Amino acid sequence: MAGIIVRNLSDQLVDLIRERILDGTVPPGQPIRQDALASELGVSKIPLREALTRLEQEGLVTSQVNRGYVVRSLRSDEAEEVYALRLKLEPETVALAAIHANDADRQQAIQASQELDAATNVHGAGVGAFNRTFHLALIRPSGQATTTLFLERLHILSERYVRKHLEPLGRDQRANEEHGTILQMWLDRDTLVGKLVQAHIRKTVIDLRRELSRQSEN
Amino acid sequence: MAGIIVRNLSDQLVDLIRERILDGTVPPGQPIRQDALASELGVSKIPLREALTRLEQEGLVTSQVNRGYVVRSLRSDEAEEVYALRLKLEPETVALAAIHANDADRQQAIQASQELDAATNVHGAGVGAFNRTFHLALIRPSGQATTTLFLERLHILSERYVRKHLEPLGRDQRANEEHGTILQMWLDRDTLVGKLVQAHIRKTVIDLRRELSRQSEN
DNA sequence: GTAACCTGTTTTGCATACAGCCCAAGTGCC
DNA sequence: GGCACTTGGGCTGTATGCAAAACAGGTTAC
Repeated sequence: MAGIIVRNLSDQLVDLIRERILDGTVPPGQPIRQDALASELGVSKIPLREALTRLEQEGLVTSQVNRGYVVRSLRSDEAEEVYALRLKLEPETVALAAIHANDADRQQAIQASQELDAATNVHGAGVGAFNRTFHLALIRPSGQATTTLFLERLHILSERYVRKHLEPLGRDQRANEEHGTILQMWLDRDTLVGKLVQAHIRKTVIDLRRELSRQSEN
Repeated sequence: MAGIIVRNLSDQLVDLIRERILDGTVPPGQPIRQDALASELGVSKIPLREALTRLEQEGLVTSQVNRGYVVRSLRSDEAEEVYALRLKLEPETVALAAIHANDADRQQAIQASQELDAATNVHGAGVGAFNRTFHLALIRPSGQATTTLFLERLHILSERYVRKHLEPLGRDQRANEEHGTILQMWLDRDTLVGKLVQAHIRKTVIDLRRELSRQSEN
């Protein structure tokens, strides 16, 4: 009963294209040519379009009738809103999850943390994905499915801002140190972990705000 | 510059099927046969599947690989979570929207309210859709796109519970009286409207909780 | 010079067609 | 009789092909 996950093409394409958008391979504002991308990936348009439909729901692309899909641009007001929402939802949910987590959940969180560490040290691509996996491992055991879904969306949305503005500064290194203490408190089922998460998010948003305003000066 | 809205088939199908699910035409637990439904609606599977993909994101259907889509069942814990989320997000957002609303927004809110009244009196189908439109008209001018999107999802999710458990009791009649005072305060840009919205949601969740527990006694 | 219009090309959106999976009823084997 | 196995029909998921919309470029009218 290990996770033998059967997924259809659309599912896989969602992850693939999402990563391309988040890591900047497909830059904001760029139209997505369906036939071209489909043949590049060796699939047809049908599953590709289903994947794009989902990415549109996630807020990474927009579509206009008969004009197709375009990678959404970054907007500082969106970043502000996303972080405001995370502040409203995430601390409480992480605390709840800490209480509810069973052994398997806890094991997953530990593993996600280790993988994130490893990825950060190598500093190859995909740190963001590991970061998301880690955070969600702290959230999902809350048992609040809808909240978890929303938070997953918010993490996806915030990732482009972090990658663009904070990763280049090596800020994620510091963030990872915080992750360690958060995980520890979470494993201790200490509900004060919520405060820590709150502080973690607040720091990020402050750093981000500084970078965004710095940039808009230009 | 009137809203000449061009929509593709998938878009229209989303609304159509959503209504069918919300009004119970397609009951929870029922599998959705793609070929059958497509030919019934006079379209092919392609746009239908894209519509179902979106409805899955909305939480109205689930899919399993090679086993297709099934209308999601109602769960009282989902209802609790959805209303908890609405309480966290909606009052504040409505108050913000009251401040930010321009004349067009205000006109839309008034119109949505009138249409809701009319629909309630006739008490034909689709009261729920008008109810949703009204509430969203009070939310959207907040300028918080992501929050608005989340709240729209939450309204869609909560609708089935309201329709199943509260509408039969004529409870929506009372709710509509509250809508009038909410709209008035909103138009007055009185941020205390948030408190009213909060009370409105709380009442609903209390009524709903009573009905749900009453039913689980059986 | 500019604006409206035409025309070929690109691209989307959808219908049709088909391969493969799932499930249930039947079949053989013990 | 009960259990593994097979086989057929139904359904999903994907590829291919086509109609129609959008775009770009040049051309004409003013």
